[in-house]
Amino acid sequence: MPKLVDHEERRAHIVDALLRAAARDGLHAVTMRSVAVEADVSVRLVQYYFDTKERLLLATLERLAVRMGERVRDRVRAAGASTAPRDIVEAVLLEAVPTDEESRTFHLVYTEYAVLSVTDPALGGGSFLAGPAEMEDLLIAQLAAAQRAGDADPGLDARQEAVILLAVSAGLGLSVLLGQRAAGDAAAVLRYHLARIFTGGVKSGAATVR
Amino acid sequence: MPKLVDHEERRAHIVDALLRAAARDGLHAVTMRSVAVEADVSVRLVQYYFDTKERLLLATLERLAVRMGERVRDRVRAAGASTAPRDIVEAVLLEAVPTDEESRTFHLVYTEYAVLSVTDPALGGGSFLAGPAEMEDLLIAQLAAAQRAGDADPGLDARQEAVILLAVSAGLGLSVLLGQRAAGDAAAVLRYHLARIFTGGVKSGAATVR
DNA sequence: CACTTGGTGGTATGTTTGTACCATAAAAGA
DNA sequence: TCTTTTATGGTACAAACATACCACCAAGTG
Repeated sequence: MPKLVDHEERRAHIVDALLRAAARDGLHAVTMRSVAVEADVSVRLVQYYFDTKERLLLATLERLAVRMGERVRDRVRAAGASTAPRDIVEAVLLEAVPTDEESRTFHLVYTEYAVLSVTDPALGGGSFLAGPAEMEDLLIAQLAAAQRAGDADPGLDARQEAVILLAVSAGLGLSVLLGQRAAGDAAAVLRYHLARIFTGGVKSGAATVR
Repeated sequence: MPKLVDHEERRAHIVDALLRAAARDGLHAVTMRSVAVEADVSVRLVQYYFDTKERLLLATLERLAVRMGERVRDRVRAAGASTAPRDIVEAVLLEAVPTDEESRTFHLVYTEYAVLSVTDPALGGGSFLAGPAEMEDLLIAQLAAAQRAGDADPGLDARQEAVILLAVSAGLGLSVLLGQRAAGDAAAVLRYHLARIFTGGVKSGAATVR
């Protein structure tokens, strides 16, 4: 046999091609052929590594879910120099606002999958429920911590505020994807909202709008 | 000729069939055949009234946009007994949270179109930019009015608050569509958020969560 | 009564899709 | 060296799709 290829590497290569194709033409327009062309391999190879289209789509969704987790954790760690709840919350929520092209591709395809999962029973197997629920718990914990530390209004309902934060983040991210708003504006609005929750002074570098 | 049919009625009938099919199977799975079956007419008739599939999809999108406007106006008028900004804002924003099946169908297909419009150049012709911009202006006006009347914290930035309200509304609505949250919970969270903006006492019937 | 025209059904056609099948080069194991 | 595997390309095929085409029926119009 030729070169005893690393299967995982090949699979990742093909999945990335699917992500690019889906971001460009839409997830609905993705075909075995278009993925093969994008990955610069033969259609037969796509079949070889994923067998069926459904499995390819499922594998890509799985990869998206994994990378979403990584992205959020990376953000937390990057802002981790300061363990202030406010900075952690801001970092996590800003992840949903796509800035660079890579981020945009990622979130667009993720959103396409999310919407698709509503009608397609093969998808939606909890992949879109685990993430947000986890995020909600994280936000509640951070808000509660900030309240105990006196950095957030103690009169707030941490759970409802967390749900609101998640919704604002998702809503702003979606509006950016739809081209209704610039990423910078969305980020500014998000920081404005955080400033109304966290009473503590501004610690991070970026100004808090105005 | 048979009975000299009302064209607009027939077109509406077929468009409604498309909406049902799209809500059930997904917009990507909609075909001339499936629409014809759902509308209980022959494929030829769908061709006759819409010529091509692209035009059918476009006509449906147009109808969605029109009905979205009607829905919001209806809400405003329904809550119009009280012209209090708070009630108007609440009514408008609650529209994005699907409760009954009809509302769910509508918002699901609307969302599918919105996501589709990102990658499909034939769509997205401003249809998804006009609505939100208009809404934003309405919200800004209502917030400013409430501030002048002393019913809202005068220290708030009306524009940024309006953007946040829109994002919360869209984000909550999306989470309900994705099955992450019950419609009732989403509505409760929205009212909780409004209670933090409008200082005035509760006027409408529904309690303001706690 | 002839005949044009609006409404409808059925069917044919060319294209695209996912997938199955056949072949083969080349490394690894005996 | 002979024979399995592993990895790959090419092609074939049935299904589904959008759309074009043909036929027909019935209601108005002259």
